[in-house]
Amino acid sequence: MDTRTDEEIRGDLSYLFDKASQALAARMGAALGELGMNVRDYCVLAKAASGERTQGELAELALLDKTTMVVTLDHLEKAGLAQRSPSPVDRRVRIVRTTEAGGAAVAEARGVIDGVYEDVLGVLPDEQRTVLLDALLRLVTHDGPLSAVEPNPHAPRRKRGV
Amino acid sequence: MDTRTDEEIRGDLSYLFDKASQALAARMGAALGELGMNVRDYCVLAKAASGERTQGELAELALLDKTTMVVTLDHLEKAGLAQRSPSPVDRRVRIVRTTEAGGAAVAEARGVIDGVYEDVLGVLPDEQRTVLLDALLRLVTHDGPLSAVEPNPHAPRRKRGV
DNA sequence: TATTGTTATACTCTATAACTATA
DNA sequence: TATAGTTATAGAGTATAACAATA
Repeated sequence: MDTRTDEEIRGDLSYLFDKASQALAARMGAALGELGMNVRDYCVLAKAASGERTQGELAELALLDKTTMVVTLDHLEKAGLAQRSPSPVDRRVRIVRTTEAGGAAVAEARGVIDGVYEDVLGVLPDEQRTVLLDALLRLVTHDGPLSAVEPNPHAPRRKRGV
Repeated sequence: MDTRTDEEIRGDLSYLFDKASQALAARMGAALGELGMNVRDYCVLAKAASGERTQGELAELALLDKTTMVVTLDHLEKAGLAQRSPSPVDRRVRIVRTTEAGGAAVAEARGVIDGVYEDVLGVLPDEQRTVLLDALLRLVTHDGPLSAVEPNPHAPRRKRGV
């Protein structure tokens, strides 16, 4: 494992964020996995449940490539959580709707997710918890130092500028 | 982009951690890229610089698969930053040493990394900054709620239990 | 027989390109 | 000609399996 002292780890901001992100993703994945979903499925399904969207609109909302959206919806459809139906006004377009089971799954998943967040943040005293979230928000939003997705020329191939 | 309000984003812990982790990784990658390194190269090189290790020991320290270590060291050797030499006591084993250029690169990279961290955390008031790091450390280390790497049965294939 | 490091290869994820059907 | 969605495929990353040299 990690043989470093707390002092050393405290100075390794990359590690702190990576570990927090990965461990939380693992917990989320495990929790949603119980419901037969992964995190991406949930993101898409929750957005689909919030109103009628086309596949393309959903892809844009969820910051997914349209080909990734195809795979995701194939999965959600096979699981009986969502349905695609042709738009009556433009026969190229597919409208995505959540099924009854899908709507229930979103609600259930939201409960599970809130439980995980509470579980994680619950170990912090109230004030520390507030400051943590304030600080993260400050770093990550607007013109914070971690807001920009500056494309790095050496980085692996990912989705182009969103 | 993200059309959500700050309020909504504040409630999305996964997003906050993922974004922080990814954006910081992008900044780190860009900064280290200037020096011809990626983050993994730096991690391995820094550990190699801290003492003589075999390839296997380095892999364990850096939590990398031994086959990934081969690729990493191939790169570092080609860049003239590290060297492999056979151990005099066990001819199966390769000792990894940093070259003079490699040692300098580690020192330079450390400066660059400290600069990035300072740049990021510098936007926070001193006390908020302290609380943020304390809270992250609490979550991520020891028996914190984000310390465990519980293998998730639905997760994609990654390195086995480390 | 077990272990270190290497090579070959398979698997996952996600994007680009080509295609179908509409507009 | 342009667009929504699909399919086929390629690229990047990282793992497992087979292997060579050595213990």
